[in-house]
Amino acid sequence: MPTSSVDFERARPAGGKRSSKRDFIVNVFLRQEGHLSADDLVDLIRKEDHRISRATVYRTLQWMMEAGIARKVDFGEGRFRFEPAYRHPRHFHLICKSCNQSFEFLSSDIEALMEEVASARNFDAKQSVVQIYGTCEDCSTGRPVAPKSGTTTEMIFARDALRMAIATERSGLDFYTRAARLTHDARGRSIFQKLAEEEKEHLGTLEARYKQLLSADPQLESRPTFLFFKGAANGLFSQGAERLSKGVNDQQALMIGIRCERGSHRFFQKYGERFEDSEGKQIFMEFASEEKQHLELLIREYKGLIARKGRRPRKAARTRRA
Amino acid sequence: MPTSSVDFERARPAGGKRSSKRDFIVNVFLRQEGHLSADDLVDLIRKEDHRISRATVYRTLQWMMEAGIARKVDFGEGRFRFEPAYRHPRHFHLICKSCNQSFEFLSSDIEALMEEVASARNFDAKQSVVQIYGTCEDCSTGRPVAPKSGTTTEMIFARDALRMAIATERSGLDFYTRAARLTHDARGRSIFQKLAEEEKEHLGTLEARYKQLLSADPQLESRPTFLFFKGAANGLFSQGAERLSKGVNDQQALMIGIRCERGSHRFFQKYGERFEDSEGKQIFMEFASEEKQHLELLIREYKGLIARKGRRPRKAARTRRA
DNA sequence: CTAGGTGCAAATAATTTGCAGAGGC
DNA sequence: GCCTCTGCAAATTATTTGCACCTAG
Repeated sequence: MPTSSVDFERARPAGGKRSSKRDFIVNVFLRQEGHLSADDLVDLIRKEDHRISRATVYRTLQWMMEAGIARKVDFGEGRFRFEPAYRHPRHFHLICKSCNQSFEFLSSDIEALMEEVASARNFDAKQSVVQIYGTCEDCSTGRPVAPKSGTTTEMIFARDALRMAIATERSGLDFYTRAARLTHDARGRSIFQKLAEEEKEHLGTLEARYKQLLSADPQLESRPTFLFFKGAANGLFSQGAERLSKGVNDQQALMIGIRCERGSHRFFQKYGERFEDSEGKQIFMEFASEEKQHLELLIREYKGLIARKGRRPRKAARTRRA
Repeated sequence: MPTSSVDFERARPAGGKRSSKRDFIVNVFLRQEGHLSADDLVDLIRKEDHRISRATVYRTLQWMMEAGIARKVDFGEGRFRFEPAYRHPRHFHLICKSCNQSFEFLSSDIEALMEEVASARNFDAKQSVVQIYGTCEDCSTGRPVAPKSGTTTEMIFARDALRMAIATERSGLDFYTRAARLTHDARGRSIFQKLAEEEKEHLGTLEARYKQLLSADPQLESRPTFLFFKGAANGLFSQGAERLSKGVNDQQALMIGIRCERGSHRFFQKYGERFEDSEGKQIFMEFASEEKQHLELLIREYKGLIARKGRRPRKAARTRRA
């Protein structure tokens, strides 16, 4: 399941340069799964054609990086390794010091915390590295080097995007259901009911899609998690939910909803962008746009509410700070 | 404020090898603040004594690592840098690509999440690297290379240990106060009251200590945060607090308290160990032992409760919910 | 024909090592 | 005097470059 060369040819990013044995090197590189060092790649290539010089391989790796096909990674070995970058979002690594395999993962929560740290120092973060060194399961349970797939495929991105979307959707559904129950204003309540209805519907769609994905590859579910999230699903709505349960008026509820939808939209937008044009991106973006619609609905309703309740000097105004 | 050579002489870790100009190199290294490359160190040393060869510097760095004085760090520049390790816990880095300065931080939350990821993959994590690359405040606001201290001193460790301890103490105080209010059983309630009392007292001690620390160096408070925490302070008690507010009986309350104290104790124990023999360690360890006492108190009380209520098939416990 | 692409060998760069001499205990 | 430390120069490793040649458009 590595990205096939055909796949790649079609979508070749890269600037307008020639092709020749560069193509060959690129193909060998993409056929592989792990994180190759330049030397590993030279060896692989020499197996099939020993007329290719080390310099060309280095130059081609350079070119692949510019073209967005490869990405340099540094596992502290004193030399660099390269991983496929095409349709592969930046991610973090677990690195086994015993068998030298590495495993990829992403955690939206870790990323969020890193952003907080950077902003606490007014540091403009461009990119980040998270590496966990240790011993992998296979190595610690005895068995030496198992030839498992270390590469995360698109199927897994899609699976994890769906999982995250589903969890968030559930949490949103919960939220709106509770909001509807707790909102006294009829109009406000009906908005929440409508939103809950839509969340439920979308949730159904997502779950169907998840099942469909699994049916395409029954082993998919048991493959290790790539994208970890906690705050994503829970955090977005949880502050809102907490305040709701203390009882709020319709205006406050709408405001809370707006905040949640906006957060959710931004969140999925951001992850969608990260996943380039893989199927994972589709899911994130679709989700983001759904959230955006909700957001707009809420904003419209909020404006309506303000207009109706107008500039009457009612005390509720002070709730504006919520 | 760098660890002085005297300081270091006294506590010299290192195995029983000779000293000579090695001492000189070590001293020059420890005098510096930032993260030096081998070459930086050679340059610095040659300023004072140009009879020292590059090889010796490399060999001495090697020795310093074995002795626990230095630690190798890799900022992806194609060469290594070295940072002081003596009384310096492992930490994470913000790395400015523009001025090459680096800033240290630690985040208990990020660490906790990394542990979760590792354990989800049955990966035995030994150590981890977190690096945030970007542009530092000074560089993005125009002014070029400011010669600020990149090194985190013991004062800051102590400050942050205290901050974390205080936050946790507050959260514990809250928790026990609420627990006392919600516990119907007189004995259980008095336990919680006692614990709350102790938390309050210890909180006072900690706050006094914090003030004292600040008075020793008024600028200390404004220096950037080294140790970030959120879950540490809130998380430990929050699940407990949530359950409490739904109403619990004395036994359940005790159980929750036990869980919280145990978590808290382990947490501070762990961070204490990380901070070697700096003042930060003292604070963490002291805190850990306070928590341990509470824990033991709770366990004793729990056992007493069980013994008293014994094997009566009491239903009363359940009906207690408010 | 011409801009790149390619091979080979030499150049860099960071770090390590062999070996003979120096120094501490 | 033994064992380790040092200096120096040569070796090693990963990566880059100069230069002449080759190849596709």
